Order: sequence, then structure tokens, then C-alpha cells
Amino acid sequence: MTTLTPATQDYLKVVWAAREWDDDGPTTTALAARLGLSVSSVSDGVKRLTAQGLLEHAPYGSIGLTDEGRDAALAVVRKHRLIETFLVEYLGYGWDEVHDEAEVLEHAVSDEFVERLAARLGHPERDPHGDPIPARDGTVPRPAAVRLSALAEGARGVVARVSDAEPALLRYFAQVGLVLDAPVRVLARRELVGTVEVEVGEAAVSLGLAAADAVWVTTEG
Amino acid sequence: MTTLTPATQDYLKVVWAAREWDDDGPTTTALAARLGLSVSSVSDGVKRLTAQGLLEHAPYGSIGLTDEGRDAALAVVRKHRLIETFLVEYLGYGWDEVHDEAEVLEHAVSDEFVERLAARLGHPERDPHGDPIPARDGTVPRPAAVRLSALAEGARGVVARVSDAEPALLRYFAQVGLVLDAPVRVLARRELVGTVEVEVGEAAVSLGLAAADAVWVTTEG
DNA sequence: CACCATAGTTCGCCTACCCGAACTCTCCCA
DNA sequence: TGGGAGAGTTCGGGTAGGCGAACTATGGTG
Repeated sequence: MTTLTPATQDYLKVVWAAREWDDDGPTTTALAARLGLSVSSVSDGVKRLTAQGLLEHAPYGSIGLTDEGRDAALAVVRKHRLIETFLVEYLGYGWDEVHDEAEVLEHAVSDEFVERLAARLGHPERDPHGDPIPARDGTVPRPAAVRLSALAEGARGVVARVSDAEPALLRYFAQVGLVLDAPVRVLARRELVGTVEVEVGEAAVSLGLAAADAVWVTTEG
Repeated sequence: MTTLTPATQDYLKVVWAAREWDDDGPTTTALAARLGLSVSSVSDGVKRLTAQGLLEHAPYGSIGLTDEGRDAALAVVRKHRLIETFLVEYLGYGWDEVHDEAEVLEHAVSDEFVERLAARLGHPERDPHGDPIPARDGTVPRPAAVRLSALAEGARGVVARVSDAEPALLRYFAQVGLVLDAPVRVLARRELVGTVEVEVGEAAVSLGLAAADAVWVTTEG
């Protein structure tokens, strides 16, 4: 057990994250891409973590977390998202700037630190991008949200989550007022050219498929 | 150059620290003790950092910092002490609890983070133990303090710095009111038995040599 | 001045990670 | 059903950093 190395924690986090919003199960190649490592390194790594009892993996088969691995992954995700929240709330970072900093800090803060931080921040349930913050007991508050790209014309909703994968996109969203809790309405879907016209506040913005996939909204009713 | 590894930063920090309050120049054995490593590891490590141009060291000779090494060491110390200050100010840690946490975090925070933190804390000049916080330009504000153990009978002073080497001692000091900026007076020096009687607030406390060495005071005039 | 305790160094070895190159498995499709 | 293409694994090798055991230099003392 002892404490897991940063590399180990990253593997677990990425395996867990693979199923959070998209349903593609984690493959060696996908993990390699997410971790920025070579495929052979990940194959090694997965074998290592399997031997440690953190992952379940038969050669050439699917990759999954053991209970112990899942607990560790959630602890890391909790740290990551609380730290992101702190960076925005206390240090005034932009929501597009917090990911990399949190990526490092999540491996450095103690449990004591993160619990004091959670208390100080008022035990938030979501981070600056709307991603749910796992509770200490492993519960993950799951907002009932759907992709903006899935809404029908005329449908209204409230922004509940924005993918933090592309900082530049986050900056653009903030600029047009597409922020957490902003009310939105789908003005038109232009399937042919692959865009969605969305009303945000007073303005109308046009989003491509990738961008509309990055935004999740809750609809009332 | 790139960025220095945590281990490298620790070596540099400890070499720098060896001359901050005591004048014993750093030796291989002393560094090993401070770093919690074996002597052979440190001998290796010093050779590695010398090859990198961070330390100056002739075999069997003295160990010193190059300009580049000193800059890096001061950057780490700055981070460490600002983080300690933050832990006490924002998260409510006790002054005896912050060292280990800061020891890890100092290697994880970015320059951006630490500068935002410094600004948020009001650019403090000293950490919770009274240790001076190096400025970004490498300046170290040096309080004109002397060891409590060096004061003559009857001399008055104000606590300016307390060594953070022993958390238990810090807890005791806090308990008897011996905190930063507390006025103190030497009631008696009992050279024979190796103690000093000190007045702190209303109370008189008796300190052994090691304890009296851990406290630094400024005297007026 | 020679000697030996002590401090410092070298040596072989270990773990955790990472890599590219070469090999192997799976599974779909002709 | 028998290839392949592509995904996955294995292999040899590299770096950083750590360790104990064995060796060597330094410098104070008889």
C-alpha cells in the first residue's frame, strides 16, 4: 500500500476518467494518448499496476479498476478538482489556466491539506468547469446533464459542465458568456454543415460539433 | 537547465540552509543527516550536481553553491516559506505542522503560483517561524537577531525567529506564550546546570541550552 | 614523522519509469 | 478459412536516484 507514486496515480486517474463522460472503455492506446506516453510504456505500466492489485487486466483484454484502484483514483480526482476550485477562487486563475497546475499539485498535497481546503472552500460539489468533486467517501455527485449537441431546436437549458480539454476553447466560451449556470437556448441545428446556433444571454453564437460536444446542459422538465 | 528535479532542489536548499543560522559549512556527512540519506548517496549526488554546474566541490574538499545553484536554492526557499505562511494564514495549520507539507509542495508549485500567492498574502517578509522569505530577486531580508542563549542577565528582547527543527518544541513554546514578537527578558543564566530563566509575559520559564539556542531575539539599542 | 580514526569516495546493485524496435495476438473480411 | 492490419506485448537499454560494503584520502596525535 504505502503511498502511490505520481505515475501510478496518473494511470489510475486516466483509467477512471475514461468512463466519466464518454463510454469508450480504456485501451492501451487510448491511455497512452491521454498520458502522453508511448504505447509500450503504458503496456508495462498496466502490467505493473495489475501486479499491485490496482488494475484488472488480462493480456490483450480490457482494462478496469479494482476496488482499491478506484478508491485511489477518486482520491486523486477529488484533490485535482478541489485544487482547481481553489486556484480560481483564491488565486484568481482563469478557468482555462488551472488544469496543468492542478495536475502537479494533486500529487503533492496531503489528505489533511485537501480536507482543510475543502472545508475552507465550503465543500463545493463541482469544480470551475462543472466537473463533480468526489466526496471523501467516494460518492460522485452526478448532474443530470446532456450534451448541448444533443438538444433539439428550441430547447432551453443551463450550462452545467464544460470540458476542460482545450484551454483555448474555454477562453472563447468565457468571452461569449458561455459560462457555468448560463441559460442557453438552441436556435437552430444545421446538421448539413455541422453547426448549432445557440442563444447565450443576448447574443447568438454558432458552434461546431466538437465545441457543442464540450458543453453539457441541464434541462428543466 | 530545464527544470530541476525535487532531489536536486533539496540538495541545493540544504547546502544553502547550512549557512543561514549556523556557520558550519556543509559537509557530506552533514548533508546526509539533513537529507535523511546515506553518506554514499550524498557523495554521488554532490558529484552529479557539480557536473551540472550547480555546486562547487573538489573531492575531499568543501562544498559550495555556484551562482546558478544559489539562485535555484533561494527560489526553493522562497516557495517553502511562502507556502508555510499560506498554510497558517489560510488553512489554519499550527506553526509546528507546516514544515513537512511545505517540504513536498515547494517542488510542485509553479513560479506563477508562488507569485500569485505572495501577492495574495501581502508579500510577507517572514514565515510563521520568523525565517526571512527571500524576495524574487534573491534578496534575503536579514533580521538583526541573536540567540536567546547569548543574552546577558537582565537583557530584554523581542522574539524574532524560532527554529522549526523540532515540532514538539514549537508546540511547547506556543503553549508558554513564546511566540513571534513576544517580549522576553532574561531573568537569570544558570551556566552550571545549563539553563536560562526567561520571563515571557507574566510567566517565567526555564529553558535548556538547546531550547534557548532555537530562539532568536532582537534587542533594542 | 608515521599512523590510524574518520570522513569521503567508488563500486556493484536495486527500483521505478520511460523509450523504440521487434515480435505476437485478435479479429474482420475476402 | 486464412490472411493481414492494427493493437498489444516483450525485449534490451537508458536515466535518476537510492543503498551497503569496500576502499582511500586527510589530518591530528604519540
